[in-house]
Amino acid sequence: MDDFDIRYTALRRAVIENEFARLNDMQRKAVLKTEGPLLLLAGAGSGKTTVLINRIINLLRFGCGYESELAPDWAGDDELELLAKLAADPDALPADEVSRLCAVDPPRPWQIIAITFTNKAAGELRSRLEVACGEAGRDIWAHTFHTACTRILRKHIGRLGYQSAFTIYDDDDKKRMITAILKDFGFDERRFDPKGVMSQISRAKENLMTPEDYGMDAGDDYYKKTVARVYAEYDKRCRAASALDFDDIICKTVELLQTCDDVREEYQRRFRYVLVDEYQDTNHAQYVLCSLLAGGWRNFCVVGDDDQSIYKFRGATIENILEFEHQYPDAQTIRLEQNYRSTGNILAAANHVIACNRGRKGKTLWTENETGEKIFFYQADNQEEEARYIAQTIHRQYSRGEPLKTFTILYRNNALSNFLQTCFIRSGIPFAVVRGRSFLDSMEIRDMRAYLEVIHNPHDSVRLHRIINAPARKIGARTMEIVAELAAREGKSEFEIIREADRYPQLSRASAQLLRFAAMIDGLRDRRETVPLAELYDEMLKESGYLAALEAQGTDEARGRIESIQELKSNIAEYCETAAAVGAEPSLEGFLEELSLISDVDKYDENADVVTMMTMHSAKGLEFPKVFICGAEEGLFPSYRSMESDEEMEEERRLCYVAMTRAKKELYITCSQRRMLYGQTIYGRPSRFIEEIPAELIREERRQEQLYDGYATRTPHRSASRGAEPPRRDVYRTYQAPPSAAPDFRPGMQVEHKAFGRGVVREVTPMGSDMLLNIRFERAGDKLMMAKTAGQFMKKL
DNA sequence: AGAGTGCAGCAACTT
DNA sequence: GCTGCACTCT
Repeated sequence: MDDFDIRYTALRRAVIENEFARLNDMQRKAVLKTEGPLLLLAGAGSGKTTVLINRIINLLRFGCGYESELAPDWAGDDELELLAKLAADPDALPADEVSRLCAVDPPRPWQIIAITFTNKAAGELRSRLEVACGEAGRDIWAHTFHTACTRILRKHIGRLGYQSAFTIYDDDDKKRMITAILKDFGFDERRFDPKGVMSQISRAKENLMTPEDYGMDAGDDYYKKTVARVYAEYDKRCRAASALDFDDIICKTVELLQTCDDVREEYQRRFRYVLVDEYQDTNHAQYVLCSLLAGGWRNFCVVGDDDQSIYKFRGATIENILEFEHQYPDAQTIRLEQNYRSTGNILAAANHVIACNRGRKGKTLWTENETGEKIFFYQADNQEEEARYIAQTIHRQYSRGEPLKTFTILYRNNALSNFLQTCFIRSGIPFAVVRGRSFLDSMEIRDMRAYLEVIHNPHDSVRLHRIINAPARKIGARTMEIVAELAAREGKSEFEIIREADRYPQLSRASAQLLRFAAMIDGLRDRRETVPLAELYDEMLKESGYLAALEAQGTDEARGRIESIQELKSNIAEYCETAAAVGAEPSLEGFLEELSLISDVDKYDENADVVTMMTMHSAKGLEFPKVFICGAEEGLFPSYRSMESDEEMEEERRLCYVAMTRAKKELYITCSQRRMLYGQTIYGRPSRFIEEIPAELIREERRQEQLYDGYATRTPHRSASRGAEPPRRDVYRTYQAPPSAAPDFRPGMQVEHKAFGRGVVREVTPMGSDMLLNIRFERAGDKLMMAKTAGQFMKKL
């Protein structure tokens, strides 16, 4: 290394560091450390995504050479001079000139793979990369584990003996199949609960255990031996149906890469840089997968936070992150501990809570942000009052000009969103519930998907069973039993038997119906490549008789189902548009794949001005200005299921930490003494997590005595715990009802609501100084709401 | 054999 | 509150 090299590399480093001057020291270090294994311990709100994106930008612009000690061959004194100029003044030359001078062997975009857990995270990464890198951004593989693996499998699954037109089974499909197997084997359903068996099989797959492995492991344990048999049969039937479940998507990819040397080498050569987000949530199979993908170049960057590991129940092992340094002794570890998201108080409270956990890698977040408000805590008498407190707090701030999208309500489980929704509908505050996949899980949408799946892959017997008699076609359980027997005996799929039903005397009774069904599906199949997807869908609705059957019912419920079915068509249109936008051919297969891999969280729209409600799990990776954590009671949060083991309690605490650190400006925690859940009243103490927050960081809110929405509690409450204290001049005490902005509602009046759309006022009932309105909305159905509050979200037409 | 009806049991987090 | 299941009717 001569003097020129030393000067060149030093100047080059200075220039590149200048390019990332906006980052803090640790962030910059993480961006510039491109080669070799890197463990990035990134606390909540520490700018992790920014680092990931800048890391990729750095790779594409400047390549791997930051650590290089040698100047490239083409560099001469002219370049040195230019670099010196640049080092002194970063704006001296245009960006592409800077890249030209500093780039040392940059990767091609397709050599980079960034893996995330949720579609939302992947989508965000992709769109930010496209903004930053333009066209090149599109060629980077920024996907979820499942999408990336599906892409690999579509190409190579033939090597494992599957057809490439495979189908993805979700938990419901899986459960149906396992229930059927248990029944066929004659096992007592009480003893072998399908759900338990399911999770056993999942666990096995997550640990890359085949049915044989599981059987060996079972020893003399009758339960486990039985599960092993069911697992083997399940695997057999999935193969016959050409179906993969969620766990298979990962572990079949691992199997593929492990057994086919050429395929593994292809990807190992290809992926020069492998980045994995949320590494603390990976399970064993995902860990092996990552190791395989990164095994060629070993430029393996994992990002995670042991304190935010909340998917242990799904098989995630925090060990993956804790062991990273042992697995790669040459790994560098960088901690990002400065939080840019939350106020000092919120962060301090969260730090205190998480500090109660043992077995942490240990890090303490700090922030330069302002101290901010204390944590608001409110203990309600019952859940209606709790909901009302939340609604009123939001409404009060809304009347002062705060947009509704500022607020997000988080809860431990979806059941809690019910009473919140009731309250918000009543007060007319627009809201959106982000739920796992409520729309996609409704019966009619499942049926529609099943039709499309069978058109795509007729061997898919689980979906076939679902639709064969929906609508009723006089093909009952007995007939399908015979079909299944014949299929097993002849080594064919059930659909193939149905297609030739007239050849089997056992089926004579139903053969005409079966043949008609097969002809309908085959007819649609023939057109699936030629007819546009949306049209194919329409023809399917018509030819299957599904739509007609619903129309014939004529009930409100049926009308709602028809709406959902039509709604799915907008999903199809949307899919076709996005596919076209990236230059891909829209296909039935592609659409189905998208359906099976998406969830509602992906559709969370941060721009709509509504209050958002979601589970704490869904909130991971998101941030909101003002957050309510509700239902903070022992038994609910932490859940009673987690009380038995320390490990599970620690996971609950991490969940609490995740929830708290979502808040940027204000954090409210509420609980209720009484709660109706699953039809029973339960009494709960405030969550232990609240006690773990130092008292001086908490501001306890009073019970409200003045209510303005017509739903006043019968008796004014006096909080027993604070009886002796002098009454504080609290916002709630002085809070007056907002001036009545409500127009004078009358029955028959046409209105338009911000969230529910157009409707007609059907009934007006005076209640105190307010009015209860009964409005029939065109799309949203009948709603009850109070005029004063709802009026602000509604206008007369 | 299939369709319709009444009743019991159940209810987390996510891809 | 909803779903799956057993039972009865056609």
